[in-house]
Amino acid sequence: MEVVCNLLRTVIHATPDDLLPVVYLFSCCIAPPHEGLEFGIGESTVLEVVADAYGIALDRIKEWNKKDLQIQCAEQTLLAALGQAAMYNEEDSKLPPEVQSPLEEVSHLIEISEKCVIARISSSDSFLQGWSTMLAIKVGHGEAADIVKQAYSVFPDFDKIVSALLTDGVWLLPKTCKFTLGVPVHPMLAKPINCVSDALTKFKGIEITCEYKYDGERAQIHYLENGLVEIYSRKSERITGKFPDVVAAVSRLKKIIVSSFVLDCELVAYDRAMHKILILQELSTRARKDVGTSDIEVNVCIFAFDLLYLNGQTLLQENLIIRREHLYASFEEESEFLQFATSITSNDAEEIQKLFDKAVGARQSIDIMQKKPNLMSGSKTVFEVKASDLTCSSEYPAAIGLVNPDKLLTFIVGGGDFTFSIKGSLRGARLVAVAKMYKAQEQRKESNKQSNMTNEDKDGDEDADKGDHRLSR
DNA sequence: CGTGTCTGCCC
DNA sequence: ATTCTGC
DNA sequence: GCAGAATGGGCAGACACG
Repeated sequence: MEVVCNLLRTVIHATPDDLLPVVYLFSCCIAPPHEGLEFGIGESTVLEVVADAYGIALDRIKEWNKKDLQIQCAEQTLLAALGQAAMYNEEDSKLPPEVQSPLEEVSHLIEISEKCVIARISSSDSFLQGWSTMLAIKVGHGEAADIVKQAYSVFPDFDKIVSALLTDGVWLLPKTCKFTLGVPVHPMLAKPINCVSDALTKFKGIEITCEYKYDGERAQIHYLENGLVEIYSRKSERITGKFPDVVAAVSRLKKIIVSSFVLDCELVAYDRAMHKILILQELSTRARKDVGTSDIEVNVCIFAFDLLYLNGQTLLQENLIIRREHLYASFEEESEFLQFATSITSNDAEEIQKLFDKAVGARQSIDIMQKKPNLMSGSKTVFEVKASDLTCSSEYPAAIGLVNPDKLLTFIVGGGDFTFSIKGSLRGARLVAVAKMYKAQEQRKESNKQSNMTNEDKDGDEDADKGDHRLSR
């Protein structure tokens, strides 16, 4: 942290023009996520560089890496960077005169090196920590760090943030970098929790709201005043080109009074002939670039669950219940094209249980997908809980107002489909939470059964034992 | 022009 | 996406 | 409790190679 702060200070002081690139490098990216620019440097390249720098055959490195001498990401990049630095010092200690700054020096290094590597020193979050802490130190105020983080979560664009910080300072950041239609905000993510009763305990006495968590692709749809539509993924990638049908659907199904919006939803593969939801696998086979409406083979249904912006006004400061009301008022539902996520708001355990059971029951209408062992590996995660109180720190920051004064919470019950093959092994896992819930119940039943008949079952049916406890195998 | 490799992103 | 670990 | 790092399956797209 200190090192990062010092580095940033030094850069600001010595070579301010390098600040933006440095910021991007520290964030493991080279542009805002929605602009779709990538490094294109992965493990294989890094290993090549390591092999090159240390004079070891690439095959051997790869062999080692597969077996006992696993070099992890951080070590790989470090090794590569050190190796390159060593080579650089030996062979090219002199810099051409036109090199003015450390960043240019790095560029030069990359140019003279056959393979280049960008050491991933830290993740974007760490960077934000360092950057905001540095600011906090600079202005002698802890609030500064949070301001920067908040700004980034609603406006993830370092170009603007860095220049705004340099020109107008941190205190004006909420004004200079605020939510903008067309720029994706950081999505609200679900958090796992152990079981229904845990959730009820946690939110004791508080009215909670529960909804299905559909298994598809998260999408944040921006509809601009001029009718332009942009769709962003969970990681804020621009995926508009993959879903021309979704663009058409939201344009058609928004109500006439709606001139702009940001819709948070799950895009789920849907078979309109069979009237059923398809597994995620189907969705992922869709082409991703420049898809034409006539090219589409896998249709999708939009399951809408939140509205973040409406008719020129942000709704980020409203609580979820209000946002939902706006959502319901702003779109026409059309079965198999755009539906609102099934939800209830209640503090009654039985009612919640009912919704949960319904979600479990929904598996009947859903297709089978291929085994996903990792989903069944014995975790006790049952529900996904998404609560503004719990999650404001990692989702929408508290400061932009998602902590609800009236304590209304989003409580996402995992719902949806998984299914059993005829033989009885778990074949699909559409909604992880439900599958796991079911699994946990099975296990509980099984262990009860076993403890009840420990004595008779002396010869130990090992197959049944393993099969029942680890559906993944 | 197919095939295999690599990368990044979806979950 | 899940899981583990260290703070 | 939270953040970070490591982990898995599967896919399209970009690219190099023969």
